[in-house]
Amino acid sequence: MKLYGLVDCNNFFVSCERVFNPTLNGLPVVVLSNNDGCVIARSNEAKALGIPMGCPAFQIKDYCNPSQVIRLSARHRIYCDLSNRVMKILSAEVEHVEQYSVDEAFFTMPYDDVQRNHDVMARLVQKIYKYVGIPVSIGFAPTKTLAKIASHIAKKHPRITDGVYWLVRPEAIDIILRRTVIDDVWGIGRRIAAALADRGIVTAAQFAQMPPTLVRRLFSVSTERTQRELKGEDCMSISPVTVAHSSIMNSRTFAHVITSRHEVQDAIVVFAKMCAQRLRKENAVADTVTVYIRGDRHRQDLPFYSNSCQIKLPTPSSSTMTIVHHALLAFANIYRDDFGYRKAGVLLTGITPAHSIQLNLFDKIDQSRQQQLMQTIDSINNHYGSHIVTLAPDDQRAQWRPEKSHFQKPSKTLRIYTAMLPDKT
DNA sequence: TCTGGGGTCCTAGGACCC
DNA sequence: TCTGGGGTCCTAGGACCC
Repeated sequence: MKLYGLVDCNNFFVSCERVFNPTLNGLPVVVLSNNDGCVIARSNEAKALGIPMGCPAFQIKDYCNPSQVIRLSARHRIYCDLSNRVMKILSAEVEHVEQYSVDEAFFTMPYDDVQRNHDVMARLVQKIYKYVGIPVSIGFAPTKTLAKIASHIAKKHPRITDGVYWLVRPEAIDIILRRTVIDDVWGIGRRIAAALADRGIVTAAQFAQMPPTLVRRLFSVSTERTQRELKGEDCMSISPVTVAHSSIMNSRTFAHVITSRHEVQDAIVVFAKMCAQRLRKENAVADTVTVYIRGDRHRQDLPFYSNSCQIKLPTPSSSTMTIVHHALLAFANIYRDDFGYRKAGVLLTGITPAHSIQLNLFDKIDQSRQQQLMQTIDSINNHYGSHIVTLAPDDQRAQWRPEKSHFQKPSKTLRIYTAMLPDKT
């Protein structure tokens, strides 16, 4: 029998901050999203105070004395780098690793000699902590959905489990499912949980016993798959090869409501540029650009407007000039002067590998020139810093840029560390 | 006063074709 | 003169994830 393993970094963003600032250990710490808007990571101590995930920062006071809680602005570049280090160690130790998110990865393992494997995995947990400083939990089970539950148990009881929990025997699975509330099952969100609760289904075990056809009819094939996985039927395989993205998005909530057309337009240009840059990094092209703008949905005193516009490119492209040009056309289609804007974004879809596109002769000449220009700009920016060469004004202090007031003063360790990051050298 | 960003997958419904 | 249905493709929107 094959088992799925899931490695999950505990309270990942907070753990990353603690790597550089050990004085945060043992304290209630939260990491905040863009504009210091929402809580996106919590230390165990912050969880114990009752602060929920996704809680708006200004509501922290509803749960505890806010002065007890250390608030930090997110530093995603650093989290991404530490994530890579964790994944590298994992990949060296196990086979068929599939990174699922910045802080999680699935892998497979043959089901034999559990005691020996347990020791190997417990040593892996220690190794990751020793070399990267990030505490992780590992769960094993016959399906990915059950492995998720197993890793939660490992995380909850690190002392008893050494950070590794095996959810394999049918009797054990049975007991655990009876103790697992339906909301905690991977793939069951708020809406489905509420619909299930209306029918008196509140535990994973009760959900597993529902007729599959009913689950399918009420929800979707995905939910039925989740149910089958809970019953031990493997419905989601591992895809170790990194699958190309099917969309690339860049969007921001602005620090304030913006009423200037130029300001919003500048933001669109920056988002389009960043999208194009990522596209080239992934050696891909896109055939559709979507732009969306929207007002502030929380302000009752302002008229609300939200719209999007999708434009198909004449030929798939990754050129900043082409993508920015079409993003601006889309923007002009939907922008209205009589509203204020709080959020905007650019989305690229129809993504294919760059080598797969068919061009006519004139496109070929034009594209190859643009490609050379883009390659030159990318290589200069990679070498000297990301804003050395830009194709349009890129005001780093523009009004729309998010505010972050909880940045910690970089410690000496952090300064040395950031200096070591590849694109700063 | 202050409420994130970046993804994936599925479904329903419309357009179009034969 | 009257009358269909099945297949495919695309898109918008909803649900989920971290």
